[in-house]
Amino acid sequence: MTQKLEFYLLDVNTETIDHSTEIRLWVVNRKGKPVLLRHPRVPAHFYAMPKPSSTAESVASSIAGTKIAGVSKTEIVEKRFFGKPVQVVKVVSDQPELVSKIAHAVGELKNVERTVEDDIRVGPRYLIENGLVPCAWHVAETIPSSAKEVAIDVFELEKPPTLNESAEVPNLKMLAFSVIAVGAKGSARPEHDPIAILSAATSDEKTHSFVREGKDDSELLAKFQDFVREFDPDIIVGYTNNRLDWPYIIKRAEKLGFKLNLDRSGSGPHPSMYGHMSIAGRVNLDIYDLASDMIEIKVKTLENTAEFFGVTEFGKNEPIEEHEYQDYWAHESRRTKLIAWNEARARATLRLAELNLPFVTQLAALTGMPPDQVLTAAVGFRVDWYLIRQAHRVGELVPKRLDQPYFPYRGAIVLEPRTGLHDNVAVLDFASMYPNIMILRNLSPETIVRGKDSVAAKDVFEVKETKAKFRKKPEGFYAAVLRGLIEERVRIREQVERLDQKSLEYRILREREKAVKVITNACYGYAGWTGARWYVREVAESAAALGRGTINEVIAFARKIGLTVIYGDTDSIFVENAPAKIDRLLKMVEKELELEIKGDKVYTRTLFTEAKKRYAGLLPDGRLDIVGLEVVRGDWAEVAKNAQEAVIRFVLEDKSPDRAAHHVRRTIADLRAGRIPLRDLVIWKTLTKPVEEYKVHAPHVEAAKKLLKAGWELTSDEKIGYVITKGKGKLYEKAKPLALVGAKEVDVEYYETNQVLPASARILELLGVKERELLPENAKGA
DNA sequence: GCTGACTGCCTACCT
DNA sequence: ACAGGTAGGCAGTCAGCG
Repeated sequence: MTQKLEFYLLDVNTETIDHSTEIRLWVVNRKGKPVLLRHPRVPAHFYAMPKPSSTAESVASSIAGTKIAGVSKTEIVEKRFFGKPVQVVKVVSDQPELVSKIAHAVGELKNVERTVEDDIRVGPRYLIENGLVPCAWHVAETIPSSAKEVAIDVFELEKPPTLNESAEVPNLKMLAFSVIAVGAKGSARPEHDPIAILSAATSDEKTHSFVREGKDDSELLAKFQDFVREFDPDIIVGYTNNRLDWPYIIKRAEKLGFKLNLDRSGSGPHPSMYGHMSIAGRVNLDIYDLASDMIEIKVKTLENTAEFFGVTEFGKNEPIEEHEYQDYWAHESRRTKLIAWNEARARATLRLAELNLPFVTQLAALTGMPPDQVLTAAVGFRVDWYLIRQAHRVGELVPKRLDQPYFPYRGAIVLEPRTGLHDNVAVLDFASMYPNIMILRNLSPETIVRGKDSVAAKDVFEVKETKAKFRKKPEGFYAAVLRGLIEERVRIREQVERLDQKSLEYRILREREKAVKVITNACYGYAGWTGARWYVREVAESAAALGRGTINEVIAFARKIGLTVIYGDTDSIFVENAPAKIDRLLKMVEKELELEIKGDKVYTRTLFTEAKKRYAGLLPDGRLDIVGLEVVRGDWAEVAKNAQEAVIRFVLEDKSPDRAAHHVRRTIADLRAGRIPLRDLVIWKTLTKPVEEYKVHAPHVEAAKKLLKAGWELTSDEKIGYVITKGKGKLYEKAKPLALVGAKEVDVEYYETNQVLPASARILELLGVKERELLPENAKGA
């Protein structure tokens, strides 16, 4: 009487019913229809590890004797803990809500060393133990249920589903939304400012706006809710919806006594893991979380994010800044424009979600985290969950996250650059240096040889500099995981070659490869992160030390064969482009160091300042790479960055400063004449803590204080855009926030002296040009 | 009271 | 809220200065 159901897993949550836990899998079937699968009465469990002086049997009988409330049964199982085989007691409870209490009581028993995995909650555990993967296909035997409390089809499960891989992508319904609320002064506050406009764009290419008409927004909320329920999206997406839009909507609803019913089980969004808002049965994505990972986007507005991804929804609209909302809303004639603007925001958000969904789903599938969580979670937690999955596969117990003391260690080497211009420069990079070192030397938490362990010297690799020793065999956890990841990447690359670049499968595999890369590259840093479950400082420290040794050997070899090294940082070296010598070097690395170094690119000309980590290179196709310099920094005014970029280009193209210097003089003349628009004079800096916690005065902090005074609310890590204005006093006194400044107030002298001149001179001084020669009045030979 | 040398705070960047 | 290495602006302090 059961029926087979193939489904794509979107989310999991749990419901407590009579103290027992029901697992709820929110899925879509092959036809793209949403379905709820309920697996009732799923027990929870954790493990108790006996002290070395005791045994699992003894611990089991202690637990039985103590009669701890909620323990349903115990079982002795074989596991591994940091690679060592251990007999542990699996403690099962039918009342998952009691687990932490039970674990605490068990942890107190005299023969118990520790409890483990009591911090892994039932929902995620259900997925892990049964090999279920978010954003992947599965198959289950299901029993139709007559349950009426949710609007979609419900089935019961008697046993867990199984993975049933398929490259197919379900057709998911997506709804993007954007909220505008207007305050009388500064930011809108949910306590007294109703939502003015709520726009929604749906994957069937429709856009709807809900505009407040009455004195409050209850009707607006009700209509939006009806709209959501009617469209019934699988994915809801916004921009800063986790931290702003949903909390605002929730507070408005509370204020109005309006019970939200937006999810698939009859309630509203609620805060969940890693700061994301959970909407039962739907995936709630926040594109801002995605933008946070894109370091190229300096000021993370929706408009900038859209531009970065080539989303053109804002094309026709003139931009409306948040501080202008109030004005646009207040005037009937302009209100239409504000509505159109908000609709463009919703559509841009939808496009961004569509573009990035393949990456999000692949990252979810790889880490095993639900898609909305994985996007919000920091890299460390993504690695955490990936490792938890891998640990389970090999019977390794999952260590708890502990508060560990922090001891810094020595990191990578950066070479002093050969200052000036160089022609024909090759850049050589190690391929995944840290991961490969960790594999090569088997650096792992369980392969470490501690003082008390006795292992024959020949079976051990010692990192001289850190004095840490690692067993050569068997292969450690990190090494095995990293090898798997690197192999998967190679596999994907091979597969991809045989595919049509326009096919969906190609696209998805590419995104999978990106996800694999993210996790691979984060493992070294993860190992040295005190918050990591598998934190072992010696592993990261030794990887860093071996990395230094590696790059040093490469440099020494280059010297020996007369290959000039111009610069190097961590796992890269810049050398004169002498192919025969480079080839010898690559071969040496492969044979002697057992690592791979690759020729990344060749610059026709490069420019190195005296500082490390700041240089520029001209590629054969005319493109410019600029690294570390003001051009690529978000905290320099556009006018200075533009001038510097032009200078770099002219210098690299001409090998002479003339055109560059002329350009700078013209920029300064424009500045003095007031021909530079205000937006090119804004300096953006992140406010990293509340203004009152700063120990010194700083321009962006003072600007932030002015915003607060004007009634604006600032979120944590907000970028403050400010302009230096005319007047007396300290610089910080002259910094005014963008929202409150007028073009006439600008102190152009500051931009000349402290922005354009130093940024340009930094480059031109390499060619012997002095700062004063860059002033219009000092033009030579005119 | 101003100048210059120096230190510390702070932010953003590189691999 | 993955690691350490690095640059550089500005504030602030203090010595020197008739």
